[in-house]
Amino acid sequence: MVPVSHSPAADTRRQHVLAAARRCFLANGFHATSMQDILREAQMSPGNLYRYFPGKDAIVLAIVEATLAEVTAAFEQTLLDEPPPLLQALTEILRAIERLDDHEGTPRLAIQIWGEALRNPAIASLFAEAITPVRQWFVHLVEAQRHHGLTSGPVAPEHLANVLLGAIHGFIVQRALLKLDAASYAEGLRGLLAAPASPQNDASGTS
Amino acid sequence: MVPVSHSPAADTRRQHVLAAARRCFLANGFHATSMQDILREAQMSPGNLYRYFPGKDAIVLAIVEATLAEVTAAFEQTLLDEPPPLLQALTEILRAIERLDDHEGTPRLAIQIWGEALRNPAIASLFAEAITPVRQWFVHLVEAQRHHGLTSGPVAPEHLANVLLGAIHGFIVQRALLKLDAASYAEGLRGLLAAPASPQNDASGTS
DNA sequence: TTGACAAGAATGAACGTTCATTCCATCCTC
DNA sequence: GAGGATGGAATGAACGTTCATTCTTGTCAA
Repeated sequence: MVPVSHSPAADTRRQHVLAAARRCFLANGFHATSMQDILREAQMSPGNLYRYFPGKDAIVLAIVEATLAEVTAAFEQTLLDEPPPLLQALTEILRAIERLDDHEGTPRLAIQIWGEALRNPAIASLFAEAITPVRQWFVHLVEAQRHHGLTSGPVAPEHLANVLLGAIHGFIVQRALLKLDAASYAEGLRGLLAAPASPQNDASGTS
Repeated sequence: MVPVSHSPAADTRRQHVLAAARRCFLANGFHATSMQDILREAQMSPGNLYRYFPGKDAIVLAIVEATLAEVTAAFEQTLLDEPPPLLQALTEILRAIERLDDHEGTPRLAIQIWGEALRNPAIASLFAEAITPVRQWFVHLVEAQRHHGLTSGPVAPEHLANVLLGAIHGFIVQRALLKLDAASYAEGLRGLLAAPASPQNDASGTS
């Protein structure tokens, strides 16, 4: 076996392979994609590709890591600064996911990762590690919102954060499989978060 | 090819195969499970199994149909009669999912189905068909809740229903991959549904 | 009760294909 | 002309599937 090269040019080459593999995985999933599919998509010979990756598993793992990082980045971008109002933050996340789904397909890849994590402990760990900071951001978001007026009563912010994160996961599923759009999902979230206890406050209406 | 038999004994035999296949798919996914895996699990010879199923695809399809039916049934059982209060209904669904996850593994199979639906139009159709009545039940649930005091303002029940369904999907993911329990998720839902209105909950943010 | 016979059930070796991977001759570039 | 980069044939294992054959069971005439 030829040891994997580490030059800067080799990195470019690796990225080329990963881009091709990503397209294949997106179209056919991890296991239904063959090396030959990737080779064809990357327009490479097998001997050449194996100079840059030790095997298929390494490619899958690299794609998983990159995808998780992409999704995390999408959250990070929205939540990094001073936390915005809860609904606004969620809406922006939904929009970011919709954009990713349309242009890069990342959320669909995420669904495949969930499935793979069920049988591959290494990927399950990666997923768990990737989601931990996101969860924490959601907790902060909820806590900040509490200061802005939302009081969730005796319910711990962690529990609320899990449900909100779950709602995002649910949007990924419904976006990918049922073509749901971010705007209507955000509308539903608005209804949930703004659910008035009494009908007196429709002064907080929308644009 | 030997035509598939239709006697009652054959049906028993088919169920035996499906039970074995289900265990394999649960452990390794659809594509990483080989026919030999299923044959070993079912303790059958290949020639014998092919008397009952025309091929692997047929087995996968049968498992998908059965799994979707199982999940739908779990919802149906909770929502069939007079709709209970929203939070109570959702809590019961979460509990049902947790039970299925512990004993049958159905929700984990559902995640695999999502991934497969991304690349197999036939399975995507099955999923869409299966979820349509569930969605409708959620709409009814929201509408009934409105009569019980929750008024979601100008937000259409359909949008709320999508988010609630999404929250359930999100629980399936977090249950399967992060061992989240139904009780704490229900607690989060309670906090969400009971949250009093806040003037900050206005989605006017832009990207 | 027995033996001949039919038919469904089950077997497992074998098939052609495709899989991931390796090996090596050849090409380019410095 | 040396050495990294590349192409492509070749490898053996594993894949889904098939098929000739054997086993099992039930029937019925003698």
